[in-house]
Amino acid sequence: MITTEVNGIPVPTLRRLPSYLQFIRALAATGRDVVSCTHIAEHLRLDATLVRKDLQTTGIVGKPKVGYYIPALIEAIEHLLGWDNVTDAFLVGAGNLGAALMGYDGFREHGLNIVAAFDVDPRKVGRMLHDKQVLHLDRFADLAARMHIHIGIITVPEQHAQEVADLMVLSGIKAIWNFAPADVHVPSGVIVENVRLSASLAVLSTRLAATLRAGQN
Amino acid sequence: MITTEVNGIPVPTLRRLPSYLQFIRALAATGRDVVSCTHIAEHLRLDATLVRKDLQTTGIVGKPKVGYYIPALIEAIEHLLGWDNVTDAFLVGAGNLGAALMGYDGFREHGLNIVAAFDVDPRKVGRMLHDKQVLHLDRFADLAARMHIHIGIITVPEQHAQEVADLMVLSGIKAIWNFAPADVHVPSGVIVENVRLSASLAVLSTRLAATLRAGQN
DNA sequence: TAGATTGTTAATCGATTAACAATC
DNA sequence: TAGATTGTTAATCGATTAACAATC
Repeated sequence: MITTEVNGIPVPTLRRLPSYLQFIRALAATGRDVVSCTHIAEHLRLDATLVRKDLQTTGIVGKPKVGYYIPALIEAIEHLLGWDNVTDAFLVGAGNLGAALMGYDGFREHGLNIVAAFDVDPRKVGRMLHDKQVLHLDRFADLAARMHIHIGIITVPEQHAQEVADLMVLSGIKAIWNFAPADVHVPSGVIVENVRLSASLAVLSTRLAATLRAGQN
Repeated sequence: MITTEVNGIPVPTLRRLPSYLQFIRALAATGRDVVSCTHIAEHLRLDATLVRKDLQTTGIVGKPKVGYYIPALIEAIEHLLGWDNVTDAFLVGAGNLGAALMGYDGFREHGLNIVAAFDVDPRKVGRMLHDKQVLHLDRFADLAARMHIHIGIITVPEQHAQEVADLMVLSGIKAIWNFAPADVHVPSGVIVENVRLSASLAVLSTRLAATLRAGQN
């Protein structure tokens, strides 16, 4: 029921690749042109064999004793993730969270370009958000179809998340990045990626409780 | 190297518990007082046995043919996650993302209360953010110690994440929830939970590419 | 009672780690 | 050359799923 592989790449691998990419991009910026698994693994506190296996999914081969050629590695990871082409996206919910995502330039380096924000609040519609217009939600379907938008980002309050998701599906959106603290349901064929902050917080809270308890002994 | 269990609870279980909690809280609000694993599993599209095993970690026992008593289940999950007590937290970075987190009331139901925001930008310091003051970062260490704050939330740009983390560690913070798109390093004994949006986006991008490719055939 | 659901043990599956030959 | 690192296969580990008796 849960997809464990995408395109033959295990999901855990897929989730680690951006960390590798970030690190080797930083290395590239310092002028280095080769890197070993050992080096990456140390920085990210992972097992070197795990890194090697992950990198193998990109098809890149390294040189024994030397490592991997950084420019080729960057290109291969970007290509595997589809980040070598920037895809346009629409965002719904022009609140603080929406504004934060609109204002983050780094997404361009992750293949994502948020081209417009939508809202129903008349105080927000018509304003500019980080050089992008805030449009009324009524215009979503028409514009999404005309501009061939495939990615929708949900940053509305919990109670409106499902209706926004429904609108996105009707408008031909193929992938939804959901930041609302509610699971949204969509027909099969449409992808949903839920950003579950509560899952992250659960790990944090429980770890903290465990260390505080240990500290008192 | 990676912790797979916290307090004897596997991390994957820990990450699913908030979803269960959200669902059964919603059921409780409709007046229901029992729920079966089958019912939870269907809603969240998980295997019923998996849900049963996860719920067993809370220590709650169900009744065959009936299910679990909802109020006891809610209490047990909240207790396990430490969400039955609200913990105060400080946030650093009063930008849009910081404002979004400050304004989200739902954290109170997740055991988290952000009591103040800090920044170095003179245009932000002194202002109010969702009824909480924005203070100068210089005051972080002193106030954290005096108020016995254990949780720090980082919502500053990438390039300042590590220095903020260092300050938090020096100030006695025991757990850092890091929203900056950069891994921060801390001494052992301090917990870091990184919210890696790029990991989530990697899964979304790759799935989308796979379905678009499939659609063209 | 009959049947749905729990609790529990065993089987499977997949991800991570260990071992080691090949090689630059 | 010697030693570090790759690529690859095998072993381990842990998480999920299947099977099934107990029970309300």
